Amino acid sequence: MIQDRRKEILDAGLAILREQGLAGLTQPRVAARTGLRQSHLTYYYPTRADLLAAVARAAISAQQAAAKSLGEGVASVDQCATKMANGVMRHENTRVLAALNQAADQEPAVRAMFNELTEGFVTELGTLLGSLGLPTTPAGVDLLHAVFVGLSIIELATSRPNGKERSKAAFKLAFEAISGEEP
Amino acid sequence: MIQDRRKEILDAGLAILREQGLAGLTQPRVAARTGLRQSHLTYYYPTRADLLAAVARAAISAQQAAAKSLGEGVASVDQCATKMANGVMRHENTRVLAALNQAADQEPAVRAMFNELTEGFVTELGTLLGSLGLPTTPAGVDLLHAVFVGLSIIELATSRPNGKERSKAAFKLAFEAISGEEP
DNA sequence: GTCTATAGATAGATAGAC
DNA sequence: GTCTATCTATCTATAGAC
Repeated sequence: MIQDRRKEILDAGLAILREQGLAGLTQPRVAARTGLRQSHLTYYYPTRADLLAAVARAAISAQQAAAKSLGEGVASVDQCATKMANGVMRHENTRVLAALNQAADQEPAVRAMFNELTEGFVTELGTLLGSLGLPTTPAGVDLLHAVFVGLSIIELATSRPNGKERSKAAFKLAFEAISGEEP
Repeated sequence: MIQDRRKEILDAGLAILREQGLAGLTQPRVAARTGLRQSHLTYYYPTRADLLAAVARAAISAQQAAAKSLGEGVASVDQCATKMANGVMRHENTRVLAALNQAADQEPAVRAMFNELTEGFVTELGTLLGSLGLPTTPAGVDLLHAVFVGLSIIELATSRPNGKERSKAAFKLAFEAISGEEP
């Protein structure tokens, strides 16, 4: 396949984003991981911005796919809180999202993609609330979204003990607030 | 004063952190902003890690001072939600916190400082809840903390319209959940 | 179309002058 | 103690070989 090389490059870029964050995404490192020369990499992606945009696109697609499975098989609020707390503890995933967030702060092209991802996640949270039998309001969805993002970031930076349990308790509290809302 | 030069360097570093984030904090840029040669900067801070640690220390002190004034003159939940939503919209402040967070993910020394900052902020949120007449529980404080961090990050990356209003609504919902808790 | 040698730009660290 | 010239490493981009 003629596109295999490009796929290899993007896979290498994603792995680096997971392990080292945005600062690690340099042409030499991606090239080394793919077994290419740096000057060869620039044939496929002429500038660093091109490479970043392509890797960001791939990363966001992967995140969107993962978001789709958020609401699968959730029966109770407690179970859902557990599932979301598990998501918070996936530090490598948080590192990718933090890298995208950072890139979005600088590159308008990445910002547009990031906004798209955010909208999709918010939509997914809305359907999740619906399947739990909870009212779906903009404020409720925003709250859940913010709690997820906030806890993920806090856990990544602090690595405090009982992170998972604390996260679950915070989620349950958020769900309580949402359940009391007018639909 | 003999320490003036060091203070100038840290001020320059802080300004760069505000405007460009962690990636912008390089020896040449900090030196240029201070009017020094890069090789002179290394006299005061021999390695980049030394510079980063010192700037992080200064940034965290400033954040701690700002956190102290969080609970000042808050009478109602609505007013408090407004105040916190305003905090969320201070993107330059968020950029500094994001930079510290990032640095904490890599440098253990910064991580320790960041944990200290987090603990202080959590304590401050606890007293804030108390002065609002709301019950103070670990889960409630964690929830409020996570919402603040999450909204700040989301707003920085997306710059969505009505960000302030949406944030305020999310905060009010969080406060409602907390007010229903057993102390 | 695919790939490489090489140049150019930027960051970080060290030895040594004053 | 204060400051600089200089070296090394790393990253990015381009011209050109096959």
